[in-house]
Amino acid sequence: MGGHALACRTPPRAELLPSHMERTKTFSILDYDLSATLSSGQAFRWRRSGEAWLGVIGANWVRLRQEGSLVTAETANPVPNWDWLTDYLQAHVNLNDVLVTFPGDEPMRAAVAACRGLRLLRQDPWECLASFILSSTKQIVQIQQIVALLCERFGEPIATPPGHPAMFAFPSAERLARVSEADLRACKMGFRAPYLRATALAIAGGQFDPAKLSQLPPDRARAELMELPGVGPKIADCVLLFAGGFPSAFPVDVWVMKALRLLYFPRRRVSAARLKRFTGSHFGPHAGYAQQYLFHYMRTRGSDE
DNA sequence: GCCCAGGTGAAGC
DNA sequence: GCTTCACATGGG
Repeated sequence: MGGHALACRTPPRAELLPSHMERTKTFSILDYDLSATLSSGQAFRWRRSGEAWLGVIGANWVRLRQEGSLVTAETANPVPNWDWLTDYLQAHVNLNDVLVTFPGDEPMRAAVAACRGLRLLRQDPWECLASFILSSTKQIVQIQQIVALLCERFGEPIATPPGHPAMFAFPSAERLARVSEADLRACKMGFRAPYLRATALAIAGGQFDPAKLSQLPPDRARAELMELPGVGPKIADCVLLFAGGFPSAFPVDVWVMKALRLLYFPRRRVSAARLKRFTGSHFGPHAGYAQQYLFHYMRTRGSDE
């Protein structure tokens, strides 16, 4: 499926644009469950809209739709190059190459059988870090609500297609560094407000650069993240995995802890420290991917989604 | 009312 | 090193 059938969607001034500038693009990706991926608590700016998903990547309004192995993207403005999107979706990853590295135990088999097609995204490090600072002891729907308020109040407005409501980019660290703690608290983030503000100040002041995270050795990257206020081992691992490109990072939250106890150590008292050691050795080179399968499997067991 | 949510930091042992 | 507790806020 190429661009020909989509030419009618080009805006009126298309004749002034290079022919490769399109508002829509269709990608063929095997083994990709878009809904599971966008709703699995990695990223917090996606909303279901009918059959599609609406979200923001960087300064781009994006609508994504999946039909079988075809994922179609629509943006507000014509796009010369879609690399930012395929990188975000990690469309080049062959899922089978990842799944074959998982341990062949019963819990992993069940998790993969239940949500095959679940993927890891590659997110912006600052947005990911800030979002997860806001995530502690919050349900995913509430994190989405806080992030939405933060973007509406402090993010730059971005282009939307005609008839669509205003949308905003995720606010920069420099912008949030200038927001008072009270105004942050007004976004319903509670005790997390001083953490977010202090981390934004550290980044704006040059003490930490999220963009350079992926260039550091894993241990160093994790240590630097944990220097930031409000960032402990779990949130550091989320940023390493979802934004830093560190595939062995293994965030352990209450759901993953439940999965480990229930599926791997039933009827045994195992300390949290021992479970952490288990996660570091048992799940292989793509441990973080395995973690996401366990997380999503636990969260969706018993429901249709 | 109660318990829980993609935790962290500080204080206590 | 470990465990316990406070921290805001909203959903079930």
